[in-house]
Amino acid sequence: MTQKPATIQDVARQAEVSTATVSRALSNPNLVSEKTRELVAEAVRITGYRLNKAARNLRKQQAGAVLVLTPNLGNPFFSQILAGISARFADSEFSVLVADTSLPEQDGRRLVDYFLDSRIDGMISLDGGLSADQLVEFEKNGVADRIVFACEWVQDAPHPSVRSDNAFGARAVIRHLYDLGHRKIAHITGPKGNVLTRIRRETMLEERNRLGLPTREDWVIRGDFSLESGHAAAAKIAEMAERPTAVFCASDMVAIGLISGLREAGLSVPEDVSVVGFDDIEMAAFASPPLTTIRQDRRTLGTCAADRLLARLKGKPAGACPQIELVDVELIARGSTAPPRGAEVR
Amino acid sequence: MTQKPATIQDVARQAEVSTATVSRALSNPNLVSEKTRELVAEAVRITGYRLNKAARNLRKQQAGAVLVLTPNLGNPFFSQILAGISARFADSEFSVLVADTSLPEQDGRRLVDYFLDSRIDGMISLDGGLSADQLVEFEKNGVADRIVFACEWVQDAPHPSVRSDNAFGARAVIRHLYDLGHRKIAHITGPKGNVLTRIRRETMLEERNRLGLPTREDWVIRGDFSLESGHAAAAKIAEMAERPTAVFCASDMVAIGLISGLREAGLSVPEDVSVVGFDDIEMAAFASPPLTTIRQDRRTLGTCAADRLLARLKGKPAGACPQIELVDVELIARGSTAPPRGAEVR
DNA sequence: CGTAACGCTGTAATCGATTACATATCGAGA
DNA sequence: TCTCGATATGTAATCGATTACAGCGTTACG
Repeated sequence: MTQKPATIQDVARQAEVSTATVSRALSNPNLVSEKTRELVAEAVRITGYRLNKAARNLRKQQAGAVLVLTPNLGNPFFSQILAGISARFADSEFSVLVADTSLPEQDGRRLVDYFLDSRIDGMISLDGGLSADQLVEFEKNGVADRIVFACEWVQDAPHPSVRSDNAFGARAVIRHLYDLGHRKIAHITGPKGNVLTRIRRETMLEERNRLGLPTREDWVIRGDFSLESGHAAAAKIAEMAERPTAVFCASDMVAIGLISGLREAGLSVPEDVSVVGFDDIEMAAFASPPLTTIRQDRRTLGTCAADRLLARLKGKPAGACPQIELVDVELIARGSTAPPRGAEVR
Repeated sequence: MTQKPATIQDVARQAEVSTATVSRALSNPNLVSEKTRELVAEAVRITGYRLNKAARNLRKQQAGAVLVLTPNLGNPFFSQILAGISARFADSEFSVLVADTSLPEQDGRRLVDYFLDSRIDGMISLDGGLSADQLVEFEKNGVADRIVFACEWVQDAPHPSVRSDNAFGARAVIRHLYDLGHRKIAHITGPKGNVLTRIRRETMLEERNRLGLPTREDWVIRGDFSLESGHAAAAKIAEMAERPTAVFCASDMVAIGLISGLREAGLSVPEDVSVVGFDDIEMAAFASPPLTTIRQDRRTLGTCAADRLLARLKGKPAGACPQIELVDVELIARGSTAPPRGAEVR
């Protein structure tokens, strides 16, 4: 039953031509005559031949695979970007390989080894927290131009990146709350050092200033995108002397955690506090109350990044596309925001 | 800067030994003398040599990779199993490749081609819905014994599988509700044809009968594990003449969707209706109200399946392990369940 | 008619590792 | 001293594809 798989030699023998001709017939059909092409096709059918990718890759000096690097595979946010990437590569010649930077095993390993081992031809990183060492290694080994960032990115790095329009989103949130009549707006940030944390917080502060809103140090609370951090922040907010009337959370997870915590503290959303998230994860629409948030198109983030990388791998010059590609975001107003108590919509 | 990478030839030249010796020194150190080993190690350091996996794979007739097949990469449930799998393979010689069965591009392709192209050595499927055709192809090509199922599985297929103790979970839910005093218990199922749908529903029916609880056809509502399906079911339940006092949902997503829908219909949880989920996704603890559910250890599901596959690939005979490995589940009682109105805990 | 160009095909080198087999050296035991 | 075995190393075949180069037949054109 289980025969040894047929090789190109077997096909050549069957078709009574040389292996070179078989190879050409399969990968460069216009180089061989109509008749031979059919002969070879028939031989392939008879033998059940399948090309051995390992052999081809060795000869062509490529790997036939790309790596998707995620900070945390278990996080649905990243996995949806991954889904987009995977979709784009599904009908390409590249396999999609995954690795998780949160794994301790990875620490000792240099990422560049994936390239040097000829296991991958390119990489999409969803992790903006790559160390400078890693980046230097990429540069030194000449693989830097086969790396694309998606969603997150590394400040001042030369790699192209596809990202959501975070600044637009953060501004839209503040405007939305302002328009509802909120003046006292708090923010729960993402994790320290994260580039998304930075841009969302800074844009929020800018916009708050621009609108002349009051600023208090303790209205910016450190979080880390997680449910727990939102939950923890609720306690702090509940016991504030001067409590904000609205909270802009750096992610939907934070917002949902926050709402859960606020409820435990006896505060209701949106009556006592309005809450806005970021991401529009699937759950957002089904939270109680449904969450006002910024919709990020995760799948598009993935497919765009994949397109970028594909273009590079197909030999497009590095400068052919703009270095930064912004994907539009959109404010989705739902039930978790309302005018503050005692205020009319202006 | 970007040199051609060093090959084993370069190392041999540098160390003034043959390539055979270098190869042995690296992959079978006890075959060479202490002195040569050091010589080679030094030469490797000087040349910056890295083994070319494509070449090794070709020679050793293996692929150095495994495929994880998921029904939907974007689904956090699957991505966490993937995270477990990835963790286990991180320090192995195998790369982890992913593919999504929901992609239309996959339809035309035979999965077995991944094996025949020598792109993978083994596969973990999270999808219990593989077609009989696919399975026959695996069998025909002698790769059937390098496939492991995780979470879902195919009925009557010979492949080992790692799964949660779904029956225990379903029974625990019914008991929990029964103990609280519920007698009228509804169920929202998973998608048609899914093996998890079947086992959870059937066990629930069995247990309901065993306890002598009333059964009504319309208390079993078709769902599909999604938020939307839970939300849609809420409307049906709200308008039932004889309304159940508790609902067992086939997944947490369904439960959260249901709660959101019930609230819109003016019913509150758990006062009017108790709701139980299945999975214990992260969000469950932060839902409003916090969700009573069955905790499935997704990461363990992944790591166990990975261990299984690794054992196979390392040459362990197929019969060495039990064919089905059950992972324990646990009922987590939270705020979404309570005694029905007007009842005391018995 | 000569020759250049073109189309098609085959021969053999090549990618970079592993490993079967051969060989050399050394020590132990008869 | 001779032989046998163990240990260490080298030579060269091998994995299965791609492709540079050469060869051959046919056509076109001056």
